[in-house]
Amino acid sequence: MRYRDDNKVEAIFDATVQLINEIGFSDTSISKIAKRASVSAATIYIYHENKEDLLYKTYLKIKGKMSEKMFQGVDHTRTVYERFEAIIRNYVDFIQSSKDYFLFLEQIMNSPLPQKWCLEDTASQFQPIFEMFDAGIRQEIFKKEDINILVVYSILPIAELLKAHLKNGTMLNSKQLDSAIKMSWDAIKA
Amino acid sequence: MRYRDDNKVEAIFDATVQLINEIGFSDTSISKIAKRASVSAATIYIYHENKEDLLYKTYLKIKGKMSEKMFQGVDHTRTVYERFEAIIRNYVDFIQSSKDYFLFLEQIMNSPLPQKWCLEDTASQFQPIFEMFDAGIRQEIFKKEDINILVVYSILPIAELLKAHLKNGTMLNSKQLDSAIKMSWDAIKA
Amino acid sequence: MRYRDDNKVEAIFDATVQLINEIGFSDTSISKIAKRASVSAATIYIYHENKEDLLYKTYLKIKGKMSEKMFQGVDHTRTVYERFEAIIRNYVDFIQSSKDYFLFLEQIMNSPLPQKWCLEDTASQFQPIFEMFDAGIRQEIFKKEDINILVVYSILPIAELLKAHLKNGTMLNSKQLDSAIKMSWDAIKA
Amino acid sequence: MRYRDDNKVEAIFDATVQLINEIGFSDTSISKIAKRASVSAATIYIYHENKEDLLYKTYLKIKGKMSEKMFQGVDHTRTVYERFEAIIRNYVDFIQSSKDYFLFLEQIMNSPLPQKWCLEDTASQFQPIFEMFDAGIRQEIFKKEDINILVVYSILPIAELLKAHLKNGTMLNSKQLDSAIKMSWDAIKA
DNA sequence: TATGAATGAGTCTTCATTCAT
DNA sequence: GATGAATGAAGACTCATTCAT
Repeated sequence: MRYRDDNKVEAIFDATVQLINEIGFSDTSISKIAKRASVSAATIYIYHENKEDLLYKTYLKIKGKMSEKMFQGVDHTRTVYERFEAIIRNYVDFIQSSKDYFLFLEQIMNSPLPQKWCLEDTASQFQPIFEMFDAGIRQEIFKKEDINILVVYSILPIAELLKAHLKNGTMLNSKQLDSAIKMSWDAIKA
Repeated sequence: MRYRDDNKVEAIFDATVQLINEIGFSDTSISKIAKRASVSAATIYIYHENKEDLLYKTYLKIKGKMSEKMFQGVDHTRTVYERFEAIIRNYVDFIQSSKDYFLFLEQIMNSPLPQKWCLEDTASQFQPIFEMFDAGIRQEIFKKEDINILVVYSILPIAELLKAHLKNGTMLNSKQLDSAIKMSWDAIKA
Repeated sequence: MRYRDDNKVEAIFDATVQLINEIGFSDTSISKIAKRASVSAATIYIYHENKEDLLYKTYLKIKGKMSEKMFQGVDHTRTVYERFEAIIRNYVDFIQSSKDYFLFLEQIMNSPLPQKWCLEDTASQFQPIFEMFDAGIRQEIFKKEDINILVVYSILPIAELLKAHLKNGTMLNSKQLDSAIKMSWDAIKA
Repeated sequence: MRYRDDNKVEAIFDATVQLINEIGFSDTSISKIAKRASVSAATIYIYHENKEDLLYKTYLKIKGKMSEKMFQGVDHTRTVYERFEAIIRNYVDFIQSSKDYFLFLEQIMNSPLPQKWCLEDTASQFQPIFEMFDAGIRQEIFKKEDINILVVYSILPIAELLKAHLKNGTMLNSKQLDSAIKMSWDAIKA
């Protein structure tokens, strides 16, 4: 028997992400993905049950890649501020070095798909964020607000900022980034 | 010759927004829209050049409705804070009372369509926001940052917060809203 | 609006019957039917929900044509024998003049489709047969057996006989037919 | 080199017959057969040239099983009536105990496949039937008709009767069978 | 204006079959 | 012998769009 060709699997993954970002959901067809990945359309069905399954698995894979990057070097021995800064810088790195992954996620998250997939708490994958904010609240560094609120006022603005930059084709320089981190910190500090 | 039947136009508009929100971009077809709107698919082509034109016009119409609501009672005679609060409360009203419109916009804005449509200029529609922030900066009420940054740290978090609520089926109560407005203000105040 | 083109409907019907008889169930595809009928495959879906619906409607139409032919001139004023003979001769006429219809029915009836369609009592369409046999039993002309048994020993052999002839490309001559009718009668007479 | 695995061959055979009966010709694919037989689709191609060859061999195998059963204990030393009755009872046994085989054959025989396969000659397999009828005619027990006619009025009705029973899920009890045998005999006796 | 009819091109998916191991 | 991987061709069906009325 032939062996599973991981190159093909990867090529399908890449093609999916690229096309969704280039031409959008509704114009991305299995046959276009297959062509871009240089495989037969039928081959896609060896690795994915159907189109939606392909999207879902692609989504999960990217989410995994993202959380992996996001928490590099983030651990309990660090102070709250160190963790806060590291997470944001990692996140920024991820977004800028993996633009396609980031935009793919944004597109998915703003479509009706998550509800269909009953996505609530892949939150568990983002545990370190919660722990960091939790520690910050307990140490009275952050405002005594729901963690979601802290996220929405500190991390999310960064993502939105970068999204705008990505769409303009510009990058955040280090001064702008320092300034944004400061704004994020100030927005939620007690 | 008969006249433009605004009922039909409106029914098509409604059906489009609903379907895009319910089943997403790629599954929303002209014939499904027609069925939902109780018109013939051919009728849609009387009012719209093609599918993309339908989407684009729908987008513009919603954007118009939104800016109209957002700036109700917001004028230069008011203080910066009054305008700030009014805009946010109007925005929250819009999102909560026109959930479908809001989610439609989010979906569009996170797809590759805006780039295809070369959207930036509609910014003009949101002039009052810029004016308010501009006044705030000049009066040294707000931080001396790019206006986009101020938006991203004050208005956008509100939208994200509500998005999370919409997906849970919950509403923001007035206490939560007051608290969020305060956070937004603090995040950008000088 | 364009008017319904009954020629197309008929062409689809004909093509379906022909192809099923020529190349069989599993090789008859919608696109082959469309090609044979000189319409677009999509057109078939205007008149039929799906492939199975096409087969079902075709089946019903043929069954209707058959019962119509079968009972021409068969009524209660006739004697049992007259009705018996007329029905058989009509049936033979139908089979020989509408070979394709007959073979189509045979193919359907011997597939798992009827069970899927819950075909029990299109029997109502064949009421005159039951009435004739019923009268024959009451007048003690026929054996006192279940009507299905009478059918199976008198009418069905005729069909099988003709099927064999059809497959050989021969026809039943009038002498053979007379003889067969006699055999049928003898097989069930009291 | 390994040897032919009769388990697999048999499993493929069984799966083929079952599926054709359950879902019909056109829905029975090689991969479904493989799944049902718990083998790889590729394995089927070790034992069968292609799909049609699989069907043909399956057909032949069943036909063999049937004729084997049908003529158990039927030999020239028996009287015509004994042979007649034995053949019918054997046939009934076969149909009732091997429902799937019987229905498979019916489905094949009513499709265009036999013509494609140029089937007539397998008649040789059913020699004992011809001999029995031939002896019956010579001994002036049966009507002086073509043997096909005798078959069609005596054996075929039994098959049709059982087919109806199979489809209702009922069985022929021994009284009904006795009665049917008598009808068959009467239908063709001189 | 309004729409059912019509269709070529496209959709997703499965097919029968072959290949490499 | 056995099978997972691979695929081109084909399957059923839907699409966006146009046409005739």
